[in-house]
Amino acid sequence: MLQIKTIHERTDDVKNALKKRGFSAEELNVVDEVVNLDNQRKATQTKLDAVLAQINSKSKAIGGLFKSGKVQEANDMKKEVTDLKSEKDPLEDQLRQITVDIQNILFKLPNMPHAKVPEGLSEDDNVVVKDWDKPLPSLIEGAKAHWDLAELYNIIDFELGVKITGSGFPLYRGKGAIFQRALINFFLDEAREAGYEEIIPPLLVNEASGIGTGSLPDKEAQMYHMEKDNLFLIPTAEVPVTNIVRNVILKEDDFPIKFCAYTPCFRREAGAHGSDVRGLNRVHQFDKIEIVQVEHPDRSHDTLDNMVSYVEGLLNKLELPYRILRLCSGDLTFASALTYDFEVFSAAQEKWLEVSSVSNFETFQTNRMKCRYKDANGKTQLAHTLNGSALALARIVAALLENNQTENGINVPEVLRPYTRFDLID
RNA sequence: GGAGGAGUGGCAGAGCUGGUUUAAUGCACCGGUCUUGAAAACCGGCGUGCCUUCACGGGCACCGGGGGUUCGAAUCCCUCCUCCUCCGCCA
Repeated sequence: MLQIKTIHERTDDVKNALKKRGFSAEELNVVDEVVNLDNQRKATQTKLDAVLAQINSKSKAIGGLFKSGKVQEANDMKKEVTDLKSEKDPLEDQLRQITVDIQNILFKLPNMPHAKVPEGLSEDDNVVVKDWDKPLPSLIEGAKAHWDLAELYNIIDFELGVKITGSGFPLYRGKGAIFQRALINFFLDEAREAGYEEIIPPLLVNEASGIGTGSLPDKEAQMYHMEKDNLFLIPTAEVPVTNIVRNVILKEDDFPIKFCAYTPCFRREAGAHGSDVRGLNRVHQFDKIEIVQVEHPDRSHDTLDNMVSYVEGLLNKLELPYRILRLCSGDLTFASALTYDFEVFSAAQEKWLEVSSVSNFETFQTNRMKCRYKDANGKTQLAHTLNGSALALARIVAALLENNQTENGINVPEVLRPYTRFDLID
């Protein structure tokens, strides 16, 4: 959430940022609207505070009058306060309404893109900042896509998933299940070595947590909602893990805070039917290891670069061909200021699959969740949050299965063998 | 799920028969005096957000969340949440 102060002080910057996001001239009017509302809020509060101050002092005086037995004077003053209350109530209602109106607008404004974010409308305008410069893997004759390999080796059963739950809920079995577990442990061990504290968070979160990361309101469509308990199944570990610092005031030397977490992720993917949904390409439940950092604003962009390098290291160890994209303004997610996407080449499908997204949210999330720190002058400032997938399993599995297939079976990457305790899926 | 008790500033802990409490006091923390230095002692500071002021400062709100009663609520009422104790059920 953008700070109202920022909108006041840098109105033109905010407008330009939103324009970059694709806001039309007409849509940009909300910026002036919210500034106006905030001015109204200030004026209303000034009036209200003055009335309240009178009520407070008179009420206190009434107490003194009663004590000294001046009942008549006390009763007279009571009437005065009653009159003041008729001024107070409408002002209170007004202030409440204005506050809600401001909040509703702020909730709908996306983050301001960082200067590095390229202008663009869709994913076609994303910039490849690091391309794969080695040859792409050449596959055996009659190479299969992962959904066919899954069936051939009986490692992932999509139909059983459909039977038990519905489409998009794959069932892993045998070496397929073990392979998943190996990847999870590998990623967690790597993260630990990189200094991330491992977290096992709740998989259901409340409304406040959803709002904190920007998953709520309005984006309920992406989350499974337990209406009876008003809880949401997490779409990513980012939600519960980042909310660890909700309503926390940190010390400057607490930075950087580094968490990692493995969780299943649940996404409704409403309206995402059609292309690219076969097999593991797009599912409702998948496993992911997430890394999260809470950083000092001065260092967060260096940290973002470090996180990108970290993810790159993982892909190198798995020997997967990848490329890194800097998302353009049109493809940037709602809460992000700057995002790098990692894509892995799926040889049998002959397409690039998104397997990781590493973002700096700057103060967008911390403003929502009130995560602050005390600076050298003792002033409270908003911290920065970052996160990245390190990594998301389903598509990594798809790429590994396809790229490593041989006539005899599927080769397990070297780094995973200590975890799988087998070298070949056959 | 049932019954009872409780949620106060970083922590501990008063206040809770509604009105000089502007939330006492202690610990912790920060600054100062003293000291060669440190400890102790003493003095001062010590929450968050908002409004207002060039500034000094002034004002408002917050005692788990929300709502209500009242001239006035940490204190009374309603509701939700959380924790503790006991009972029941259960991996």
